[in-house]
Amino acid sequence: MVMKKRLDNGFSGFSNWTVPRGPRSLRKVHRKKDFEDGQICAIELLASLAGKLLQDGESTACSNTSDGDRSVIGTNVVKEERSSEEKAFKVECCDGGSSQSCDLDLEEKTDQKQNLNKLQYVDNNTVLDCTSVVVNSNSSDEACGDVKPVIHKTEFEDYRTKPEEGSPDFLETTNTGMNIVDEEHEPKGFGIGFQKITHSHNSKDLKKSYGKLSTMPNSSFKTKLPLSTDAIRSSFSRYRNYLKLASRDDDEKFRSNKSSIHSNSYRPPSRIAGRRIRKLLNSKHWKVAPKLKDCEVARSESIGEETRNPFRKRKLYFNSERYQDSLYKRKRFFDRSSMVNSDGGMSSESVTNSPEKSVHIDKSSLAAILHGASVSPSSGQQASFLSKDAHVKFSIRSFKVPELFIDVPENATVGSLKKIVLEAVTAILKDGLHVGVLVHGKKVRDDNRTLLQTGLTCKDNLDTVGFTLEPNLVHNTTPALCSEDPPQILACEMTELPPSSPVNPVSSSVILDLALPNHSLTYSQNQDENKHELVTTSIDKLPDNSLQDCKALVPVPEMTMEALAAVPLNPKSKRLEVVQRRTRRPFSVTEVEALVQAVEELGTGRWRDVKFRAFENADHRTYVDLKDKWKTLVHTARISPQQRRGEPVPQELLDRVLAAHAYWSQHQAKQHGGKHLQAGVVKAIEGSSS
DNA sequence: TTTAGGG
DNA sequence: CCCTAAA
Repeated sequence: MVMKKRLDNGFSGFSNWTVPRGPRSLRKVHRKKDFEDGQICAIELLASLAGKLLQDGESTACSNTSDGDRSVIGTNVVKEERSSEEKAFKVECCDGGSSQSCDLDLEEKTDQKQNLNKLQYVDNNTVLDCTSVVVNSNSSDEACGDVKPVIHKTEFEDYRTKPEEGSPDFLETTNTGMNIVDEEHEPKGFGIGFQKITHSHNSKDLKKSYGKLSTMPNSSFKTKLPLSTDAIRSSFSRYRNYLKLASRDDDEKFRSNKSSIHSNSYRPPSRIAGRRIRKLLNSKHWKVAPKLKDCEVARSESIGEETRNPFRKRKLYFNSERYQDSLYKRKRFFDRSSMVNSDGGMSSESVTNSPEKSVHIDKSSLAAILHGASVSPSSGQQASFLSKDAHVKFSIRSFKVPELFIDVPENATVGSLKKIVLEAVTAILKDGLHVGVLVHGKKVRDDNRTLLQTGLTCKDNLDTVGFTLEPNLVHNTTPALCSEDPPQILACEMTELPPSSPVNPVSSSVILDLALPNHSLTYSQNQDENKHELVTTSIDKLPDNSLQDCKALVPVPEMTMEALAAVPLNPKSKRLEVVQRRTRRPFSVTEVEALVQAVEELGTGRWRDVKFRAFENADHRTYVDLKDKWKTLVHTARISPQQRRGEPVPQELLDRVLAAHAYWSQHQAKQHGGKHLQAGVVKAIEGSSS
């Protein structure tokens, strides 16, 4: 259904990828290699220490409430298993390096968490109350979730952040985080792009920052702009882009910039590792897995008629592999959904652009809605380089609670269902939440990066910012999922109980989506915001529409599932990383021109050569990208100008595209001399245009 | 790794 | 832009 709609738009599904989808690439994952074992251990230790502290601190409150209930539902055996599982998981997680922030966050939040927990336990009459309370306080802890937290934008001169004076929380938490980071990571040093943000006036740090800063952009500049030297002059924003890009991909890009070796070297070797993991991720069984509608099935059944086929769902969600399957599918499903949304009237590029992982951020599942983003009037983007008091204001409308999986017996009462849901929610919250930051749907993991570096300085960019709430992974987890099944059953389920098994045949899974009440919504004056708003509300207010409902489900990272699942999953699956899609970088006209030029000369079958000829220093353009771009160019050239989207490509270029494409289709890439052929192409062009 | 093509 | 089969 969803797909159909897209296919109807006249593009034969061709440019679908333009719309962001689920995160699938592991390209960035290799960054974790940067961490030495020693450091990892240190972090790990810290994390577990903090975890332990927290645990101890909570033990009273926890045992009062949860434990009591737990005994009814689960068993100690299960608990044990889970927690050990959890530990194992944590290790891997830390090992990942990319999840540093999780662990750090854990620390810095310990105190607040405890308070929050108390809060919860004092007043957990209703899920929503409980939730909203926690979310609010939590987000203010993070200095970005308050109604109008103001963060001083970083200053270009010294690259440090000045926290708003009025927000001690921010200062405090950040400080903690930073200290940890410094202790653990500074000695080794991060690569380029990890400028320190320190509140303590540590001259060492500053010097380092200066050094990195001054070398980084410059060196990358020279090499990064092969096509258009005037690009540097042309606009500050472009400068900023490059700055951003250079720092975004950290050492990877930088490294490749520096190397002048062509073949094979521009792609970091670690991609191989990523590839392997990716293969794991996308291995065949996804494809034979249940169809998308499982989502709907599960939902509809769970909401209204959980009586129907309990086993099916059971199978779906409690077999680790299948479980992942459906998760994956669901993710994709959501992605599609959001596309429909964009098709259905959202024109803003930034909106369409905010995607996937960001499925969280964007309309469908949306973790957070931003509004009122603004920059101080006097300083435009350019000025922000010089101005000392450029601010970036974030304001978050609401957070949505991450997806919950709940397993209840069919004969459970509504009351008990409520209770269970409450417990599940409480469990998540108790474990602590993180706030994730997404830019263009890409998760920004480097907590040390400044807003400036991240590109969050002007309003346009702010449109693409999102925040997510993510359950904390590192904790000793709770019986998040309170199953009232007897323990043996859980055990059975783990071992792939056949559907016909007599054991407790009435248990079924319920997937619930909890939307926070939008009580605190303020009025938005900004149009873009209104768009966001529209979407959310429409989703929130149409809970009965199954499609909408599905969209409202918030796909959560695999790890979350681990935390929430009542059943230990396959250890292998713990390795699953939160994959991120590359950020979309539309080709500029300049780039298109270079591409056309190169293809005219080299033909359409030599993308690697094209890459080196025209995009050698644009490391974010792979030959596959170029090939794809050519594909779309040809397509674009063939459709009517009205149907074209994005930055308009000059007709002249499109003509050249068609001509070259025609030429090279005929002369099936007989590689003679480039020059010669180019002449041929040019001739052909002239012929066609006259 | 690169190419080619589907999604 | 992602993924993959083939080359």
